[in-house]
Amino acid sequence: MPLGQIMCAAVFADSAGTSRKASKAVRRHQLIEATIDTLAKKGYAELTLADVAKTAGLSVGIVNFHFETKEKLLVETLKSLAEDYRNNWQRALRDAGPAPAQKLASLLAADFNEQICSPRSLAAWCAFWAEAQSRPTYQEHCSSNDAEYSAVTHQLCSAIIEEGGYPYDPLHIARALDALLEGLWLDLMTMEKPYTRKEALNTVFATLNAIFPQHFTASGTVMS
Amino acid sequence: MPLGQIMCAAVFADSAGTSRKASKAVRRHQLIEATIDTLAKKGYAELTLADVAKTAGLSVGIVNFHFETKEKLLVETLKSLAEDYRNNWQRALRDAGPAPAQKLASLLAADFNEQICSPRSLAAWCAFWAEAQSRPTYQEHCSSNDAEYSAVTHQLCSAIIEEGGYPYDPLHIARALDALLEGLWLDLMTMEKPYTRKEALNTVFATLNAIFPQHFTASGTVMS
DNA sequence: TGCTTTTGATTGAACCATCAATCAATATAG
DNA sequence: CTATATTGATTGATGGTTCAATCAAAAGCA
Repeated sequence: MPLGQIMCAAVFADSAGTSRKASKAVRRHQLIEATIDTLAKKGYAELTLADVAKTAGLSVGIVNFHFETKEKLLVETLKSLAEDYRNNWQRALRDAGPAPAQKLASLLAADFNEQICSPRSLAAWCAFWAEAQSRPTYQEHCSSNDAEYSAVTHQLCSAIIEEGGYPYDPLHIARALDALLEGLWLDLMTMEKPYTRKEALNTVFATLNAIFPQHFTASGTVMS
Repeated sequence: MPLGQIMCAAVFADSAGTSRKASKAVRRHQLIEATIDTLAKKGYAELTLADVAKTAGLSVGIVNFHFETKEKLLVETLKSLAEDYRNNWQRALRDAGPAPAQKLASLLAADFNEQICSPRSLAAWCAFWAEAQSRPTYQEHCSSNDAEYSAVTHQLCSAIIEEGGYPYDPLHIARALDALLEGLWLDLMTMEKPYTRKEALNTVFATLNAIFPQHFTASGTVMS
C-alpha cells in the first residue's frame, strides 16, 4: 500500500487524526503504525487496545470497527512488517550488480537498512518472534519469508564457492550467514547500546572477507 | 515436559522425609520448572498462575506464598535460566584444553549442550528476551552474562588471530561468532525444526574452519 | 514413649482490577 | 437523508491477589 503511506504521512502531519475523511485504508495503516509503536514501547504482553487507540489519537471502539478483533489487528501488523521486510530485500537483490558476490553483499546490507532496522520495527518483530513459538498463526508469517531468503543465500553462496574454488559446504556457510544476520539483529534490539547499525554491517563484511577473501574486502567492497 | 514433571516429582518424593527447609527449596525449584514448561507451551503473554500451578500439580495460592507475586516468580525463573547458562559455559571453558582454539571450540559447543539447549529452555529464554525490551528488570538479567561471554570470545579470537597470523580484526570476528550462536539458537527455537542441534554445531565448526583454517577442520576437530 | 502445642505449608474460594468486545448514540460525508 | 465512521460508556470474562481455614510436621513436655 504505497498510496496509503503517502496519505498517512499527511494525516500524521496535522494534529491527531481528526480528519474523518481519511479513507478506510489510511485509518487501518494508521492503527497498524500505532500498534508497532505500542509494541515497541510496552511489549506484547502489556499491549492494550486502549494504548493503541491513544497512540493513534483515536477512540477505543474504532479498533474493533476496522479490525474485527485484537488478534486480527496484531496479525495484520505482523503481515505488514513481513511485507516491508520482504520488499526491502527483494528490491536490494534486484538493484544489485549481476555477480553473485555483488548480489550477496547487497542482500545482506539490506537487512541493516534504516527503515527496516529501526528500533521500533526490531522491537515489534521481536515481540512477534517470541509469541510465534506458541502461536501457529504468527509462526506462519514470521517464517514464511525465511525459507525463500535462505534459498537465495544458499544459491549465491554456492555460486561464489564454485567461482572461487573454496573448499566449503554451501549449506553450512549459507546457514551461518543467515544466522549471523539474525544474531546481529537480536543484538541491535536487545542490548542497551552495544554498537550501531553501521558497526553491525561492518561485522558482516569482516565475516564475508574472512570466509570469501577473494571476493570481499573487510571494508565492504566487492571484488568481481 | 512430562519428563520434567516425573523427574521433579521424584526429587520431591525423595525429599518428603527431610526437613521443611529443604522442602521449601524443592518447592521453589518445582514451581520454577513448571514456569519454564508453561512458558514453553503457552508463551509469556498467555502464561497464567493457574497454568503454572496445574503444571506443578499444586494449588494457585501456593505460588504467592513462595514467590510474593507473579512478577517475582518470573524474575526468579529468569535468574535460574541465566545461572544455568552461565555455569554451563564456564564449566566448558574450565574443562577445555589449554590452547585458545581448544577453549573456543569447547565454549561454542557448550551452547548446544542438551540441557541448556532444550526446546523448553530456548522457548523460555525467548519469551524473556522479547519482554526485556520494555522491562529493565528482565533486561538486566538477560544481558548480565553477555558482556562477560563476549569478553572471553574476544580474548580467545585475539589469541588465535595472533597465533595464526590471520589478517582479521578480533573485535569483528568475535562479535560475528557471538551473533552466529544467537542466530542459530533462534533458528532452533522455532517449533518446525529446520535442523537439529547437531547440525547447528556443525554449522559453527564449518564457520570456524572457514575463518581459521589453520586451527579448525570442518568436522569439528581442533588443530594445535 | 505418647500427648499437646506451635509453627509453617497448603488449599480454594472470594475479591477486585484490568481489558477486549459490544452497542447505542452521535457526527460527518455524499 | 442515508450510509458510513466514530465515540465512549457498559459489559462480561479473565486472572492476580488476598485470606481464613485446614492439615502436617516439628518441638515441647510428661
